[in-house]
Amino acid sequence: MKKYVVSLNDSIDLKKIADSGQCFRWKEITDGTFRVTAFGMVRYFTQVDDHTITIDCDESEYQNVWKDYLDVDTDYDRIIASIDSGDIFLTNAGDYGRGIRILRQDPLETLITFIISQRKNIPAIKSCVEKLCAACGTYIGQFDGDEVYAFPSLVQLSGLSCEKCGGEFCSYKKAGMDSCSLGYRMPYIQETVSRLVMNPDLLEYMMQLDDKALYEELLGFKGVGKKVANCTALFGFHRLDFFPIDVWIKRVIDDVYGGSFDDRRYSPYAGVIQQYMFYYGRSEGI
DNA sequence: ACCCAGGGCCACT
DNA sequence: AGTGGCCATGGG
Repeated sequence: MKKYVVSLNDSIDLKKIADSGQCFRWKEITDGTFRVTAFGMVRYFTQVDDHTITIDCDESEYQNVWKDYLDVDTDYDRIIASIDSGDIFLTNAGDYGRGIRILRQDPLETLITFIISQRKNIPAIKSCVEKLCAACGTYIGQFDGDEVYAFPSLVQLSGLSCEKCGGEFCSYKKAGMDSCSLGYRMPYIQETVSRLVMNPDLLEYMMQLDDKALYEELLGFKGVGKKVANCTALFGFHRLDFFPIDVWIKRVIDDVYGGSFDDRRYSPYAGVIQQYMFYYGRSEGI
């Protein structure tokens, strides 16, 4: 099996990224090796040391796909170094989360999965997304005993080629399964998909909007409120200045910062700081 | 059985 | 503009 060695100047920690709540299709196979499903592919990322991983792909695929995915050109250690040294909590959070990077994930996948994410914990999100992929995504192959499917395309999501659903959007009931755990989010997904199908260039158009305009556009989707819009902008459009506030971040702000935290202090990297806060706060059960 | 989860919508003020 | 009830599901 070919392996491409990725050597960074700053830190990368696959386990922390996998557990950081930004991606839901990473699976740890053996200690330090993660099966990553993205862009219709399945690859194995392996931790070598604090700055080095390997990917089972050739150099051209790395240059074309995974280099951007891992955002190797942003210096995350430098962002951690910019943390106010008088802020004990954030200093600890940066240290604790060192190695987390903000992946450049597919906008559609990010939008849909974060609509799904509302009022679910991370294991439930993962399980729900896998069901959706199995419902109408393209079968990639068997890996580690799992049948792995790509995240569905827009057309597949709209039910046009959803074989298991008999053409009806994700209607798992027809397949004898009890929906795909989307629950009340089902119409949100349907309306969002419908809007995108009717505006095929919308996501591409959104990529060139400035942060504020992108945010307003995201809020126009059914089932997308402040939090999901922030997560989608941060993780799906790689806008590192968005600062999503979920129950964990709210808990940190209330318990550690007395109810208010000025995220603008860390502009234009507020979102990166947010990730360290989230990961530390959630892991340490603040 | 219970509580909660990377919330948002809608109907009220 | 701000608040509260409600929403469907599964993990711990």
